[in-house]
Amino acid sequence: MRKNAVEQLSEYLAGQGLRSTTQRDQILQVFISAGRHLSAEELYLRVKKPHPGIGYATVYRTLKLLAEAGLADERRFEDGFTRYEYKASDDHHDHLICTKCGAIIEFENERIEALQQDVARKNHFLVQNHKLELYGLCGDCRKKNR
Amino acid sequence: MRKNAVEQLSEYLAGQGLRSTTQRDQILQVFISAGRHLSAEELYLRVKKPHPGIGYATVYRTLKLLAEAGLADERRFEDGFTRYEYKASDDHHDHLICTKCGAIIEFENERIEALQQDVARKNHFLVQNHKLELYGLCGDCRKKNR
DNA sequence: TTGATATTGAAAACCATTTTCAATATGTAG
DNA sequence: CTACATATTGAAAATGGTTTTCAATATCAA
Ligand SMILES: [Mn+2]
Ligand SMILES: [Mn+2]
Ligand SMILES: [Zn+2]
Ligand SMILES: [Zn+2]
Repeated sequence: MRKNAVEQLSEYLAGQGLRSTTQRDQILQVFISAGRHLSAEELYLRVKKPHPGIGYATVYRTLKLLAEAGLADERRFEDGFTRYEYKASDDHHDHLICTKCGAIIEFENERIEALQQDVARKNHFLVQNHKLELYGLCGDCRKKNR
Repeated sequence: MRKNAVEQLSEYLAGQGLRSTTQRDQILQVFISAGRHLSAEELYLRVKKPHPGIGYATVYRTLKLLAEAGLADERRFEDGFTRYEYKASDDHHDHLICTKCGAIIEFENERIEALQQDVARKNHFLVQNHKLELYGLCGDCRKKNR
């Protein structure tokens, strides 16, 4: 948990006429120190331990808030859960997702990104965001499957 | 509606020990003659007109069946509905999706596809399928927005 | 300190999709 | 052709992740 993130949230809240609360700070801290690509329920369970009073709805609400504030990225993979990951910078990345064990590998490929822009340009399209997900078997699961 | 599609479905059903029904044939025919990227409800409404007796659940079930039979592709864009499109061949394509008007533009880009394989290889990953969606403004909506 | 109002937790509601169930249709064996 | 085992159907209820409601509580500017 960078002290910076809590400050960043406070600034966003103040700027929007919203209020800083202990729950929001607590959830943010657990969120940052927990693993990546967490679902609301996974985060809720993690938050519950140190802060038993926190409600389910508040975790959902805070996660959406963090996304609006630019502190989290919202991801919808094919497992039916919305997942969130802490976003420290403006860097972008895409994902490889193992259909066997659920492992998620992140990657960046500037050539693919550039070609996406080519496709968009050819179609008079202005890209706001995109989603690239490769589903299949990770290295471990390929070995085990033999 | 190619006569072929109905036959293809019959063959799949027979091979699986399933039964051909008038509902399945009717839904398939409307599905093929309707536009692309239809949701279950959209298809249900279209099927209802010529075949008022057909139930909601049957449309859902048949759409999943068509996907299993290889006659339809299932797509989950970011609007909360599962959409289906008739699949005549094994060709693959990806999508540009307008966040303003909902327009969906299809594209193929073999260079991007190849680069995806490169990424996978570098990560010891075996790709089974992938999803590439570019969200933004289509040409029309860009003009109107000015 | 006060007061307007944003936020919270618990429970209910939402909503696309799936499942249940009794009635009906299909296909095969005889 | 008939009978029968069972796959399928339509309607309604259930499911499950997420959102909303609401009364109680917390925040913060005045
Ligand atoms: Mn990620
Ligand atoms: Mn398509
Ligand atoms: Zn794996
Ligand atoms: Zn548009």
